[in-house]
Amino acid sequence: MNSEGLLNTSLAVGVSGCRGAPTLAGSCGRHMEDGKANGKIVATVDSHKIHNNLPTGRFLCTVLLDSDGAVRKQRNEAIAFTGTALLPDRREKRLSAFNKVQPCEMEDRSSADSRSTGDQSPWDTEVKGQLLTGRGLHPCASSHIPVPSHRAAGHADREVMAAAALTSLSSSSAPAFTLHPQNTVPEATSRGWKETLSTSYSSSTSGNWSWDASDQSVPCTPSPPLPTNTSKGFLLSQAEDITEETENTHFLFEDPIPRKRRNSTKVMFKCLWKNCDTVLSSSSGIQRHVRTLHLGRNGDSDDSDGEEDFYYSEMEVNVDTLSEGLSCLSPTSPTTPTAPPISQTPPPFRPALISLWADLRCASPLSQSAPSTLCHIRTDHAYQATAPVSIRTVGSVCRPSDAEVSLSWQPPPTVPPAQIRMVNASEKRQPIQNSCSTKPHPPATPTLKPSTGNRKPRGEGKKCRKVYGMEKRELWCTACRWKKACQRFTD
DNA sequence: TGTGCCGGGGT
DNA sequence: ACCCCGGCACA
Repeated sequence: MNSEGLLNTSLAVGVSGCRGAPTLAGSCGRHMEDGKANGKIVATVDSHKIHNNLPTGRFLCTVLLDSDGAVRKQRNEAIAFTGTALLPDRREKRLSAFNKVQPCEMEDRSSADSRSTGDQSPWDTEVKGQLLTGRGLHPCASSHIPVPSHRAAGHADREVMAAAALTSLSSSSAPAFTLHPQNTVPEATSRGWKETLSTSYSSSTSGNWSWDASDQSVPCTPSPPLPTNTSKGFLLSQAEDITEETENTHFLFEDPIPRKRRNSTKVMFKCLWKNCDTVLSSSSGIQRHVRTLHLGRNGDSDDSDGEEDFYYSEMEVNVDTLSEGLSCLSPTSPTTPTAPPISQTPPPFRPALISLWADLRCASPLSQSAPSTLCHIRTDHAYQATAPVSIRTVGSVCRPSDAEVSLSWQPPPTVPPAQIRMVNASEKRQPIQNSCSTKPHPPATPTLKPSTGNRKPRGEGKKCRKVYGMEKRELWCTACRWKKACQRFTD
């Protein structure tokens, strides 16, 4: 089944809407018809309820088809909120066409308007004729939607996302997309969104794509959940992609905390070809890279059909943020109990292309587990009772509050568990002292006073002597009887 | 001052 | 290794 057929037969498309708005399902047909009238088909896909009615994050995707039904291979980012933006050409044309979007012909216009209470409906105001980028801009978040110029050219990822959603819909009963409030992005939303995306994409085995679907290098980049504040965090979210990719972190974009916006950003282009991490600073360079190295074409040929656009991703690198993130990953960081700020403050939304890409390749089971768990490890050997060690397991979701609260001490990743068991008394106390994140100094040095400097603080809990008393000394633990550190009532 | 426990010695 | 204790630090 080709793409057009896919669209015609199974697509249920809605437009991401606002709070309380009724479903816009079924508008796809209108879009498609309208699109066909213009020689193209536009399908706006709302991820919501693609699978299992999960309260997934919201993203908008567009699938642009030529009049002959072929999926356009140019990157596409902008979609008209009204569903009539047909901008199949490259950036300049699309940008110029942004202002030419026709007013909405949404059949649900009236119902969308009716859900507006008090506030002026974005449908009535600027949304009409306004474009939303697939990045996830939402009419509820702001009626004024800035379209970053460098992103206006967009990516193939949204097309792929839309296609993935369409494929998913083709193989399952397409649910009616309903509109949900999106002023907040709950944790479950993002996780569900991620899972939905992973599922929808991985489940697509029909190979309906105009490109080689068997190639895993096909980028699949849904837009992450829609943030409340889209202007904030946009740059950071992209800048953090690199860092997060470096440390192989998982999806971390459900934090709706507004981020401070920085200006020192640089647009980079990352090759998405499998096992290729090439990052270049120019789009032409990355296109040439993809053409020559991965597509086996002449790098200088001008007759490119734009296929290489599928294989690289544009990312905005914030130099400051990146340097901060890398500093947290420096070799000296293992003694720092707090997780790197990159992990603690997941971006409100992010391109997700790289993360999803990594997720598809790795399919980490942890990504499907609970947000985070703690393992309290206690040493069980006599005399060597230590403070419990909290080890955070890396989950798919990491909220900053979790890291700050629960992470008392995290051993360096290179330290095997056996080494966690301290050998002698003086050493076993050091982790406790170093557990304070405010102590940046290196590990204990020989300059400590030999007798008193490293003495373990007295435990607060009851010991065998207090519990059983001197008269029941036989009930004491061996260590207490020997006047050693109590091993029964450790602190 | 009582308690926890380190360091050391004895067996 | 097991047992014991002097002595120090801490509450």
